[in-house]
Amino acid sequence: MPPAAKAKPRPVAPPLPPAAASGVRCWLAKSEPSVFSIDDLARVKKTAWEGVRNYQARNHMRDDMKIGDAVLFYHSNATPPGIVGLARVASAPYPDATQFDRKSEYHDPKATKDAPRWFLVDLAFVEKFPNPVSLEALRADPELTGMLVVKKAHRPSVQPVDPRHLLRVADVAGSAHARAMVGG
DNA sequence: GCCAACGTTGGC
DNA sequence: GCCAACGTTGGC
Repeated sequence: MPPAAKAKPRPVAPPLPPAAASGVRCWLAKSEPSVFSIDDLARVKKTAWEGVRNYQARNHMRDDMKIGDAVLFYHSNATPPGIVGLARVASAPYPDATQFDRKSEYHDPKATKDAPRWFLVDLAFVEKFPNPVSLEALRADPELTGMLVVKKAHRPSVQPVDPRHLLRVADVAGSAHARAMVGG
Protein backbone atom coordinates (compact mmCIF):
# COMPACT_ATOMS: atom_id res chain seq x y z
CA MET A 1 0.00 0.00 0.00
CA PRO A 2 1.48 3.36 -0.93
CA PRO A 3 2.14 5.69 1.99
CA ALA A 4 -0.38 8.15 0.68
CA ALA A 5 -3.15 5.63 1.15
CA LYS A 6 -2.52 5.65 4.90
CA ALA A 7 -2.79 9.39 5.19
CA LYS A 8 -5.60 10.58 7.39
CA PRO A 9 -8.31 11.84 5.09
CA ARG A 10 -8.84 15.56 5.22
CA PRO A 11 -12.33 16.97 5.67
CA VAL A 12 -14.23 16.94 2.41
CA ALA A 13 -13.19 19.87 0.27
CA PRO A 14 -15.79 22.14 -1.29
CA PRO A 15 -16.83 20.94 -4.74
CA LEU A 16 -14.54 21.99 -7.54
CA PRO A 17 -15.72 23.09 -10.94
CA PRO A 18 -16.01 20.27 -13.46
CA ALA A 19 -12.60 19.46 -14.88
CA ALA A 20 -12.07 20.46 -18.46
CA ALA A 21 -11.66 17.74 -21.06
CA SER A 22 -7.90 18.07 -20.64
CA GLY A 23 -8.10 17.54 -16.87
CA VAL A 24 -6.63 20.98 -16.39
CA ARG A 25 -8.36 22.96 -13.69
CA CYS A 26 -9.03 26.66 -13.84
CA TRP A 27 -8.37 29.34 -11.24
CA LEU A 28 -8.29 33.05 -10.69
CA ALA A 29 -5.58 34.87 -8.75
CA LYS A 30 -5.91 38.47 -7.61
CA SER A 31 -3.10 40.94 -7.39
CA GLU A 32 -2.89 44.66 -6.87
CA PRO A 33 -1.04 46.00 -9.90
CA SER A 34 0.77 48.56 -7.74
CA VAL A 35 2.30 45.59 -5.90
CA PHE A 36 2.63 42.99 -8.67
CA SER A 37 1.02 43.42 -12.08
CA ILE A 38 0.66 41.27 -15.18
CA ASP A 39 3.53 43.30 -16.65
CA ASP A 40 5.67 42.33 -13.68
CA LEU A 41 4.82 38.68 -14.30
CA ALA A 42 5.62 39.09 -18.00
CA ARG A 43 9.03 40.45 -17.04
CA VAL A 44 10.00 37.87 -14.42
CA LYS A 45 8.31 34.98 -16.28
CA LYS A 46 7.71 33.02 -13.08
CA THR A 47 7.09 33.92 -9.47
CA ALA A 48 6.27 32.34 -6.12
CA TRP A 49 2.72 33.45 -5.32
CA GLU A 50 3.70 34.56 -1.86
CA GLY A 51 1.86 36.50 0.79
CA VAL A 52 -1.48 34.74 0.57
CA ARG A 53 -2.82 34.71 4.14
CA ASN A 54 -6.32 33.39 3.65
CA TYR A 55 -6.98 29.77 4.51
CA GLN A 56 -9.34 29.06 1.64
CA ALA A 57 -6.89 30.46 -0.86
CA ARG A 58 -4.05 28.54 0.78
CA ASN A 59 -6.02 25.31 0.63
CA HIS A 60 -6.57 25.74 -3.09
CA MET A 61 -2.84 26.15 -3.66
CA ARG A 62 -1.80 23.41 -1.24
CA ASP A 63 -4.41 20.79 -2.08
CA ASP A 64 -5.97 21.39 -5.46
CA MET A 65 -3.70 23.19 -7.88
CA LYS A 66 -1.65 21.08 -10.27
CA ILE A 67 1.19 21.97 -12.59
CA GLY A 68 -0.27 23.16 -15.87
CA ASP A 69 -3.54 24.47 -14.44
CA ALA A 70 -4.79 27.69 -16.03
CA VAL A 71 -4.96 30.85 -13.90
CA LEU A 72 -6.76 34.05 -14.81
CA PHE A 73 -4.79 37.05 -13.58
CA TYR A 74 -7.00 39.66 -11.93
CA HIS A 75 -6.04 43.23 -11.05
CA SER A 76 -7.73 44.37 -7.84
CA ASN A 77 -7.64 47.91 -6.49
CA ALA A 78 -7.08 48.93 -10.09
CA THR A 79 -8.74 51.33 -12.51
CA PRO A 80 -10.67 49.50 -13.67
CA PRO A 81 -10.45 46.25 -11.75
CA GLY A 82 -10.60 43.22 -14.03
CA ILE A 83 -8.98 40.21 -15.66
CA VAL A 84 -5.87 41.18 -17.58
CA GLY A 85 -4.04 38.01 -18.49
CA LEU A 86 -3.35 34.32 -18.18
CA ALA A 87 -0.83 32.34 -16.16
CA ARG A 88 -0.24 28.70 -15.45
CA VAL A 89 0.63 26.78 -12.31
CA ALA A 90 4.34 26.02 -12.57
CA SER A 91 5.22 24.11 -9.39
CA ALA A 92 3.95 21.72 -6.79
CA PRO A 93 2.93 23.36 -3.50
CA TYR A 94 5.67 24.30 -1.04
CA PRO A 95 5.93 26.46 2.08
CA ASP A 96 5.83 30.23 1.60
CA ALA A 97 9.28 31.37 2.73
CA THR A 98 8.04 34.80 3.78
CA GLN A 99 6.18 33.32 6.76
CA PHE A 100 9.55 32.55 8.41
CA ASP A 101 11.11 35.93 7.60
CA ARG A 102 10.84 38.29 10.56
CA LYS A 103 11.54 41.24 8.33
CA SER A 104 8.79 40.40 5.86
CA GLU A 105 5.38 42.02 6.04
CA TYR A 106 4.09 38.46 5.57
CA HIS A 107 5.93 37.08 8.59
CA ASP A 108 3.79 34.73 10.69
CA PRO A 109 5.14 34.24 14.22
CA LYS A 110 3.04 31.13 14.65
CA ALA A 111 4.57 29.35 11.69
CA THR A 112 7.63 27.11 12.10
CA LYS A 113 9.70 25.27 9.56
CA ASP A 114 8.51 22.00 11.06
CA ALA A 115 4.91 23.13 10.89
CA PRO A 116 4.53 25.68 8.11
CA ARG A 117 1.16 27.33 7.99
CA TRP A 118 1.24 28.90 4.52
CA PHE A 119 1.83 27.12 1.23
CA LEU A 120 2.07 28.46 -2.28
CA VAL A 121 2.70 27.49 -5.88
CA ASP A 122 4.73 29.18 -8.58
CA LEU A 123 2.83 30.97 -11.34
CA ALA A 124 4.31 31.37 -14.81
CA PHE A 125 3.37 34.01 -17.36
CA VAL A 126 1.38 32.84 -20.36
CA GLU A 127 -0.04 36.01 -21.91
CA LYS A 128 -1.31 39.49 -21.36
CA PHE A 129 -4.77 39.76 -22.89
CA PRO A 130 -5.22 42.16 -25.83
CA ASN A 131 -8.62 43.13 -24.43
CA PRO A 132 -8.72 43.02 -20.63
CA VAL A 133 -12.17 42.26 -19.22
CA SER A 134 -13.23 44.71 -16.54
CA LEU A 135 -15.19 43.68 -13.49
CA GLU A 136 -18.07 45.72 -14.89
CA ALA A 137 -17.96 43.70 -18.12
CA LEU A 138 -17.71 40.43 -16.21
CA ARG A 139 -20.83 41.36 -14.26
CA ALA A 140 -22.69 42.35 -17.41
CA ASP A 141 -22.02 39.07 -19.23
CA PRO A 142 -24.88 36.59 -18.77
CA GLU A 143 -22.54 33.72 -19.66
CA LEU A 144 -20.52 34.49 -16.54
CA THR A 145 -23.36 34.29 -14.06
CA GLY A 146 -22.16 32.62 -10.91
CA MET A 147 -18.51 33.37 -11.39
CA LEU A 148 -17.11 33.90 -7.91
CA VAL A 149 -15.17 37.04 -8.68
CA VAL A 150 -18.33 38.95 -9.63
CA LYS A 151 -19.96 38.18 -6.29
CA LYS A 152 -19.85 41.03 -3.88
CA ALA A 153 -17.04 40.78 -1.39
CA HIS A 154 -15.88 37.38 -2.44
CA ARG A 155 -12.48 37.72 -0.91
CA PRO A 156 -10.24 34.70 -1.34
CA SER A 157 -7.42 35.87 -3.55
CA VAL A 158 -7.08 32.45 -5.16
CA GLN A 159 -10.36 30.95 -6.26
CA PRO A 160 -11.64 28.19 -8.56
CA VAL A 161 -13.15 29.08 -11.93
CA ASP A 162 -15.49 27.00 -14.05
CA PRO A 163 -13.56 26.12 -17.23
CA ARG A 164 -16.50 27.34 -19.30
CA HIS A 165 -16.20 30.71 -17.60
CA LEU A 166 -12.48 30.83 -18.23
CA LEU A 167 -12.99 30.05 -21.91
CA ARG A 168 -15.67 32.71 -22.17
CA VAL A 169 -13.42 35.31 -20.57
CA ALA A 170 -10.58 34.21 -22.84
CA ASP A 171 -12.72 34.65 -25.94
CA VAL A 172 -13.86 38.12 -24.93
CA ALA A 173 -10.28 39.04 -24.01
CA GLY A 174 -8.81 37.86 -27.31
CA SER A 175 -6.70 35.17 -25.67
CA ALA A 176 -4.28 33.32 -27.93
CA HIS A 177 -3.47 30.46 -25.56
CA ALA A 178 -6.40 29.60 -23.31
CA ARG A 179 -8.05 27.04 -25.58
CA ALA A 180 -4.82 25.16 -26.09
CA MET A 181 -4.30 25.05 -22.33
CA VAL A 182 -7.78 24.15 -21.22
CA GLY A 183 -9.28 22.37 -24.19
CA GLY A 184 -12.87 22.73 -25.32
C1' DG B 1 -11.15 57.99 2.05
C1' DC B 2 -15.40 55.41 2.94
C1' DC B 3 -17.44 51.39 4.25
C1' DA B 4 -19.71 46.73 3.38
C1' DA B 5 -18.63 42.28 3.85
C1' DC B 6 -16.22 39.41 5.08
C1' DG B 7 -12.36 36.35 8.16
C1' DT B 8 -9.69 35.87 12.50
C1' DT B 9 -8.86 36.21 17.34
C1' DG B 10 -9.53 35.63 21.99
C1' DG B 11 -12.27 36.13 26.32
C1' DC B 12 -15.63 33.70 28.50
C1' DG C 1 -18.70 26.90 21.20
C1' DC C 2 -20.36 31.63 21.21
C1' DC C 3 -19.73 36.10 19.73
C1' DA C 4 -17.88 40.87 20.16
C1' DA C 5 -14.00 43.26 18.74
C1' DC C 6 -10.85 43.86 15.47
C1' DG C 7 -8.37 43.64 11.01
C1' DT C 8 -8.46 43.17 6.00
C1' DT C 9 -10.13 43.20 1.29
C1' DG C 10 -11.42 45.64 -2.38
C1' DG C 11 -15.05 48.25 -4.99
C1' DC C 12 -16.44 52.71 -5.33
